[in-house]
This record gives sequence, C-alpha cells and structure tokens, in this order.
Amino acid sequence: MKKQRVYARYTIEASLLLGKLIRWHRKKLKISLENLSDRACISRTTLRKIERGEVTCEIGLVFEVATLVGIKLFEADYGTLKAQNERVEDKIALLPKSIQPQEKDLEDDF
Amino acid sequence: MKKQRVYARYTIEASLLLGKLIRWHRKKLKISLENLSDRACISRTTLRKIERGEVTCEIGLVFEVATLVGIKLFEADYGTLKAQNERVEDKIALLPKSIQPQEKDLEDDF
DNA sequence: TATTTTTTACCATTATAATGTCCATATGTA
DNA sequence: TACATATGGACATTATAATGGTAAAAAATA
Repeated sequence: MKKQRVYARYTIEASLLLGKLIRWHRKKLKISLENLSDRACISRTTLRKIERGEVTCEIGLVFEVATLVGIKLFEADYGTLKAQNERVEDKIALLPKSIQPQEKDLEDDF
Repeated sequence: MKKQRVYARYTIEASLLLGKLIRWHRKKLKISLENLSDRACISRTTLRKIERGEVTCEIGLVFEVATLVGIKLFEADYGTLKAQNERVEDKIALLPKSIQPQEKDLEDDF
C-alpha cells in the first residue's frame, strides 16, 4: 500500500528535462552508462532512473551526475552560484524571521 | 558506519541555492513553514531540510515545493519545459544508441 | 554473421530518507 | 510584559530509495 504521492506536471517535466539533458551530455561525451555511474559512485540502476527523470531520486545524486557531464545549473558556474547564495541570504535577512499568522484562507488557491 | 558520500562543491552550492530560494519565496509570500509543508504534503522536518539545501532530499519533493512558491526551473514555464524536452529527445535520437568502447583512460580527468 | 559491449529490465536486500513527536527557543503581536 | 505562534533541533520509527546481482535484448564492430 504505497503512499501514492502526486506531483505537479511542472515538477515532472522539469525532472524529466534534467534527466534527458544528462543522457544527452553523456552520449555526447561518449561515456557509457556504467562508466558514468562508476565515476559518480552510484549504481547503474540509479543512473538509469536519473536519466529517465524519475522524481524519487536524491537531488544530490542528480546534481552530481549533471555536474560530472558538465551541465550548468542555474546557468551559473561555481563562483556565480556562491555569489547568488550570498545575495539570496541577504534578501532573506531583510524579511521578518517569523511569519505572522495569516487571516484564514485568504488565498486557498495560489 | 555510514557510506560517507562525497559531493562536488558545485553540487552542494547548487542545492544550497535552490533551498535558499525556496525559503525566500516562502517568506515573501508570508507562508509559514508548516503551512507550506502541509500544502506540499510533506513533513515540516523534510521542508526544513529542503530549505537548508540538504543534498539527500528527493528531487521530486524539492521541485514540488519550488513549484508551489512559484520558482521557475530552467527559467521556463510548463510549455517551454515540454518543448525543450522534445528538442533534447530529438538530439539524443541523432546520437548512437550505444556507446562504443573507448580506448583506455584517454580522459581520466574531465 | 559472430562476437563483444551496452543497454534495459527485474527483484530481494540493504541503506537511508521521510515521518511524527516532543521540547526548547525565538519571534511578532496585543 | 504576556500570549500565541513560528522556528529549530533531536530522535526512534517507518517508508522507500539505492544497491548489486542475474538475465535478456539491442547495438556496434570485426
């Protein structure tokens, strides 16, 4: 009796795209699935699931493989990522640390 | 005795950025952590891990929460994601379905 | 065509992520 | 200040992702 979780189609499509991109980059580099899974220290089964875009994979493993084949996440290199992190951190600091209770269902759908 | 997996700093930074972005968007929308975790049908603990950018979270859950707070992944809306998927699929189809064995360690580092 | 290697599928086992609860602290508001 | 709620940390339990093996089909090469 599985939990049967439901994902937004946007989530599914985004995960699928990342998987396909990984597969394309891998083939472009002429690296076999097993070769790449070895480099990433994951099993062939897991890499296949990642390339299929399955939503149940760990984000760290997916990003790691993407990194290995040279995919840029957020269209940024490492330095840019780090800088962006600091910027977002600063923006968070400007907002209240705690959210005030909202009036009921003002926006049940959003 | 944990497996002690190692992640590229790029992977860690990217995961961290996505988590911070989620947190920022959530606060911007004045949604409490519990409120958002309820909407995403996940526990508060998991959402806290996601916002902390922990690499061990499921990509589907992370993307789902990101979607809920309105973050655009790959800077694309749903239609664009779908179109991109098809494009990548087509590009994959142009490459050989199977990788030919490479000469040994031509590129051990890449 | 025969041979080799890649890819895909399935599955039981193992490792670990997700959960839910409790408690403490911080925060914002009346 | 006092109150109500949000946030954070820690933890045992449960659910499930990752693994590693086998086998078969597909694909590339000689």
